[in-house]
Amino acid sequence: MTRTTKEKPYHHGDLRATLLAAALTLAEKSGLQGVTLREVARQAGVSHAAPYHHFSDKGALVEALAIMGFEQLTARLRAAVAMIPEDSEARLTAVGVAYVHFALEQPAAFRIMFRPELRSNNEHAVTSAAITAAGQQAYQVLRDEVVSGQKAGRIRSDPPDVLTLTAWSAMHGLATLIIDGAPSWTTIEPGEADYRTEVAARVAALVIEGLRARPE
Amino acid sequence: MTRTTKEKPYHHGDLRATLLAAALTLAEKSGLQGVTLREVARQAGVSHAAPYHHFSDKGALVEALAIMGFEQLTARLRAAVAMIPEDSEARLTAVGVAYVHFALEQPAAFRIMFRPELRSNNEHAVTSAAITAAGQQAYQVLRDEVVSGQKAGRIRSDPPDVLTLTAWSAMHGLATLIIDGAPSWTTIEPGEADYRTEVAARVAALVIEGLRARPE
DNA sequence: TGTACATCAGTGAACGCGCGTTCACTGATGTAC
DNA sequence: TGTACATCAGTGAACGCGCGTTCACTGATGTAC
Repeated sequence: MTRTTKEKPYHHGDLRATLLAAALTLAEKSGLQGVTLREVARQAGVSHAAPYHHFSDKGALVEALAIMGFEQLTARLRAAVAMIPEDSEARLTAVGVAYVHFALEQPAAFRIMFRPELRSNNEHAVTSAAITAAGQQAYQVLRDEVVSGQKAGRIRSDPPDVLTLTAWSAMHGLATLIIDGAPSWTTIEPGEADYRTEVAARVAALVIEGLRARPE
Repeated sequence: MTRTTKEKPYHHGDLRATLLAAALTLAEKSGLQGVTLREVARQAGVSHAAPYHHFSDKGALVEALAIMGFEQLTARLRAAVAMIPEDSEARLTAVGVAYVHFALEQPAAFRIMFRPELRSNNEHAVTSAAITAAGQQAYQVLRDEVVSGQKAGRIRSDPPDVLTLTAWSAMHGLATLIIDGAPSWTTIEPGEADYRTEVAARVAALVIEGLRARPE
């Protein structure tokens, strides 16, 4: 029994989840350097020492965010795959577009996932085994599609990791550049509301063109 | 006359350049959050108030680093182009490889160039017109090659900016992923000393394959 | 050539600030008998 | 069912720290006459 009606088993309920959500909101709103343990606690309406009952230190909280992010990304990529059962190439495109979408919708999470230095307290990059494993799962979704395309004779027979890394790089680069505002260099029209989706689809299509198996 | 033998026109000479160099070294060594005005001054062997005679604030120093970085990148890309006069596709590949090389050799500069939030004191991304202009110049080198390839009938006739952005994204993504250690997901052999150059060349080749004009 | 002055790069003390982390504590929840 | 106790989440004060920036200053260089 207990924890019947409410889902707050103890005192104030799952402060852990509240802290994570607050940290993400904060990162979205005030930038990554705005994410301090004290401010996170403040946003969660709790004293600044409370987080230490849920995370050993600040780095542990950020690491948890990165892992959550990769899990969500993996889910998004898998969902994209699941929606297009038949066409191998269309699935690859969909995965690429979904990747960029995720980054655009959750830029803060995306950045945290790929910035190892955020996890360390003051020193160099630290990527834990848990984060690597979470990232690998997302990578695997794309790689599976590449291999599947190869089996169907649609994708060239180079080493799958090279092909996957190529596609991954393109979509990752595009996402990163958009988030950081670099495409203002181009003369691409930012007119339409989702021109970025449009661009993502075109980039994905062009890259897949390069990965395609050719008759000759 | 004066400033004859030495190049130190005033007191200690060009402290400005010394500060910039110290900041870059510091970023390379201690990460981006290790770059503080006080530490930069310390490394330059000068009091912590001295930098204010050369930069209005910390953000101005970081901005100067970003501009310098883009200028170096542009020079590198142009040098790559200049070394291969004849073959349009080979030139494109060379630019892509040079891009990744630059990022691998100067990861700190590369990061500063593409992280607008580093320039603001505490708030959101700020990209000055000067940085945008510097970035645009580098972009233009790649774009020129794309257009040149189109004129030679080797590159498909899509809008040049879309093609350029595709190629740029792929190389930028690869560089970013390598710098941040993500390719540990793959099973690509990090055996050879310059396997990353090898990978960059293969990725560039695959992407250009997708941009190529096709007979049919 | 020499002196008086202006200019400007660098100094060192001081400011206010928010951070991460620790610590003894309080108070609520759950458990044993 | 009731009481005694253990557990554990959250509190608030305190620590030491390094930061960015300001300020009155010092001292060296360059300039005018």
